[in-house]
Amino acid sequence: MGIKERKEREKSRRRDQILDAAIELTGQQGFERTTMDEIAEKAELSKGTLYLYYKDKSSLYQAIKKRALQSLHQDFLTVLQQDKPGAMLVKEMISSFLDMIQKNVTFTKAIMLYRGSESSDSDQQSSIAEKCLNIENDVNMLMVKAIQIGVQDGSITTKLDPKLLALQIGFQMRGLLQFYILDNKNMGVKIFKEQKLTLGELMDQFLNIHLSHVEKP
Amino acid sequence: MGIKERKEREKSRRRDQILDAAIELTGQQGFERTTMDEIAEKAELSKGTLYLYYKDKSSLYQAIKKRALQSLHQDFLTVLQQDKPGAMLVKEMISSFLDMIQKNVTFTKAIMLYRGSESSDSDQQSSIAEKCLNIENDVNMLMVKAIQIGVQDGSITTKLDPKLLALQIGFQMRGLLQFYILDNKNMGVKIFKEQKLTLGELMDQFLNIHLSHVEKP
DNA sequence: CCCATTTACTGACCGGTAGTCATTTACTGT
DNA sequence: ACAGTAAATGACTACCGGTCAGTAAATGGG
Repeated sequence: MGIKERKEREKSRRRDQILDAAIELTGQQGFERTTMDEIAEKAELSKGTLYLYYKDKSSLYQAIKKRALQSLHQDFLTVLQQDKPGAMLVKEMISSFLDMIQKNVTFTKAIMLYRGSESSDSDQQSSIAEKCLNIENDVNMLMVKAIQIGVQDGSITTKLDPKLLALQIGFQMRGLLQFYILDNKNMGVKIFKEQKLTLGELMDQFLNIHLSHVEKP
Repeated sequence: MGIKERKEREKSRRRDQILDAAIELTGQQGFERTTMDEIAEKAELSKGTLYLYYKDKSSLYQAIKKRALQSLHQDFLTVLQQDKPGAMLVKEMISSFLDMIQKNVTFTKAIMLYRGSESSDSDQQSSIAEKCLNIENDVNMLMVKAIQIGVQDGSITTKLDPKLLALQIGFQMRGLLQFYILDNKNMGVKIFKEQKLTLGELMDQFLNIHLSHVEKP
């Protein structure tokens, strides 16, 4: 009997339904300004039901982050499956990343999220936050993989351990992301304008330096 | 008559008094978990008074950020006043930064703050957030200055415009900061352990690559 | 088809917190 | 001493995250 399975599907559909509503509202008005009541209404459910599917508001936000990270992970995976030089793969990964943050503000903000819940429940195991961490590590691993390929095929020359290089690229991505989120009032944007530079070109410069680094003569 | 001045002093003392209380409590229990009532009690004032000095809770948090940025600005200024090669100045700035985030968690978290208030008041002009932005730009300018010195004295070789290089170093700093704040559960920390590396050494590697970059032969 | 049991859902309610404002208190100049 | 002003207060409101007793729907056995 497939009832169990159907129930399971319906349950997961509800979860998505809630998440979709949350993402849409969050995108319009930001996370803090979005209330659980609003999300419930949008999802055509009562507030109580939301709490059957997500432990609390923070969990719901984490779920958005998780979805964003999964999307990124998928993009990276697609890039990695191509048969191209490693350096190219790394650059395309960065491009995917830039695409995402430019197209999807909600995801971008969600990724920046600092885990608010202070692990009060010690017995609580594989929470959504946990899964986010895992995906984040997976994403990082894909970057490492691309670098390793590049080192092997000679398209990348670096003194650094691939893991460390990936870490540094990750730092740069995070920094860039934060920059992008902040109001376009600050000096950075002015620099971009006066130098007629795009984020993509900036990251390209960054990668050129790091991926083809050679010893000082 | 010095009464005006004294009043002014007292007013500014009150502001500091509130800010001090907020910083201390925030350091202990985090910003979200700290209530205005608690801050008021700590500052030995009533809650209403808090709102005479800070528009809302978000403003108060911005004020913490402002103080953190001012502290950083001061550090950078001190570094810059030394008579040393530019490359050294840059490295010492980064050191100051690392010192700060390792010694003062509250400041660190505050700097990461994304402006929550959605500029609902259009007439509101030089808000604290505005000032933060200015200081941030000033800090960035000091970095640019150090790089320019380095380019002049030959201790820094780069194809990049000093402003762009400063921007990239700023990205890296932000990325590092975010990394530092997040739980030490993730892969990054593992990498640090297995490579027996400190944050300082990592940043040093980064700077070595960027400050002494030469063309591919 | 009926009824008992489980499962899913609801929305009134609660506790707590950010922010307000009429009132009180302290201070100042005359 | 007193009027006028500035500063401080804390009871109060509005709102929101989270709960839970109660309701409805689905299921499955007889």
